[in-house]
Amino acid sequence: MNRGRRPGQVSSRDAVLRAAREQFSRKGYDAATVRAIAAEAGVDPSMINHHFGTKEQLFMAALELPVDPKEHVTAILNGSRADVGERLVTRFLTVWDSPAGAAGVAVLRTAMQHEWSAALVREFILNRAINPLLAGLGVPAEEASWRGSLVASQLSGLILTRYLIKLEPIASAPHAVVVQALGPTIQRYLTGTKYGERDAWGPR
Amino acid sequence: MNRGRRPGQVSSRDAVLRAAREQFSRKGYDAATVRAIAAEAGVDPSMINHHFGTKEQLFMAALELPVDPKEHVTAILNGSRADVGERLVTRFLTVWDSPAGAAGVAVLRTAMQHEWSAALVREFILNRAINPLLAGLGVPAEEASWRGSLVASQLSGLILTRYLIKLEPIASAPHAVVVQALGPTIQRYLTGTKYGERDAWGPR
DNA sequence: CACTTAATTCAACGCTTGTTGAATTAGTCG
DNA sequence: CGACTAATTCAACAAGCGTTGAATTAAGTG
Repeated sequence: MNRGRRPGQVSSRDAVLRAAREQFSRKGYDAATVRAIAAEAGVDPSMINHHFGTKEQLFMAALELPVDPKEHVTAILNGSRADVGERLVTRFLTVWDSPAGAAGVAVLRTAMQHEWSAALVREFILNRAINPLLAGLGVPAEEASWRGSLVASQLSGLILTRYLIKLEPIASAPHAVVVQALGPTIQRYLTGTKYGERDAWGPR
Repeated sequence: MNRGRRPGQVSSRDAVLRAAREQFSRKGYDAATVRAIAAEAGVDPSMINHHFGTKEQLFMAALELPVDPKEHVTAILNGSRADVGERLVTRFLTVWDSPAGAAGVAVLRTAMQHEWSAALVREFILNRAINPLLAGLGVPAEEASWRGSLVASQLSGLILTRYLIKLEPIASAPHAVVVQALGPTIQRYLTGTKYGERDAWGPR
């Protein structure tokens, strides 16, 4: 029941995936050429088509990483409500500094150029990450989408300045420092009610 | 002292620039092809080289817009110190919704793919916009860069979600609503001192 | 009216891209 | 040992890219 050649398992497939993640996250979908990925993997370009079909399928395969927001959401919810913001930022930084974060950077870079990737980002941010979190916090549905947008705006800006543009000193700041600065912001976006004399929340 | 052909002045040059701004800001530097720009301008591709030299020079020429942060900075500084955040966000939105904003979107999209554009963004954000503002506010030099990073992270995230990813509802929210939500955040990043028990500012 | 000079057109170059298909190599199984 | 099958290599394709240079057109100048 096991036919075909198998030297040390499929050796080059993984090398290609590794190189693809590296190139895609560093250059984005278009700038990362099939030939460059193959070269970095020490492999003929046609192997990529043989193993993955097309470049776009390789892209999808390279992003197939076990990033399950669910467990993170429950972990963030577990604790005092006043510190949700800080816990969110802390976990956020940990994930984006991991290999899974590289995949995220790749998608984000590509989202700048292709609608289909931007849609991927929107779907993930809202339906998979932020909305479940807001639901777990018991935020009313009519506030959730607006609060979610605000959280997304601050966190995506963090990604942009820290990992894409590499704007110092936020690009190299230790996690704790970033958490102290952004934690209260996220906290306010998530659970803050009114401030000053004006009603900032609710649909308009 | 005025030689050469002049039908209605240089007619196509402006058309090319207009098309270039449109294409660059919508697709970014690489995806916007010289041929597509020429087509949209109703012009032969070689005209672009004739008028501007290379594609990169066209890019630079297309971004040559009178965006002088100086006047904005002084306008923002003019008023009560407690409302600097709101005034900054208000002006920020106005600029990015103008033609000048389209140029900014183009540079930002390109910054995702090319280091030279990322450097352009860094230089502009810090040295031309945020640092002068912080200096005008009398923020100590050792705090300025960190505060500037934070402001940049929130505002660039606004750009990303509103204009690039088009994440609703922040993508379509009226200026006033965004100002109410982000104003206090920017205010805290700019002038906030300590919060809770911890010192969030200062070099670390 | 020549003459000059810039704007414009057209065809083509050299290069890189993703993808393909035939030929070759090399393990596994009956 | 053959037979089989998958992995790999190699050369080439069509398409798109930015750019070039010669030819053509047209407007202002003396």
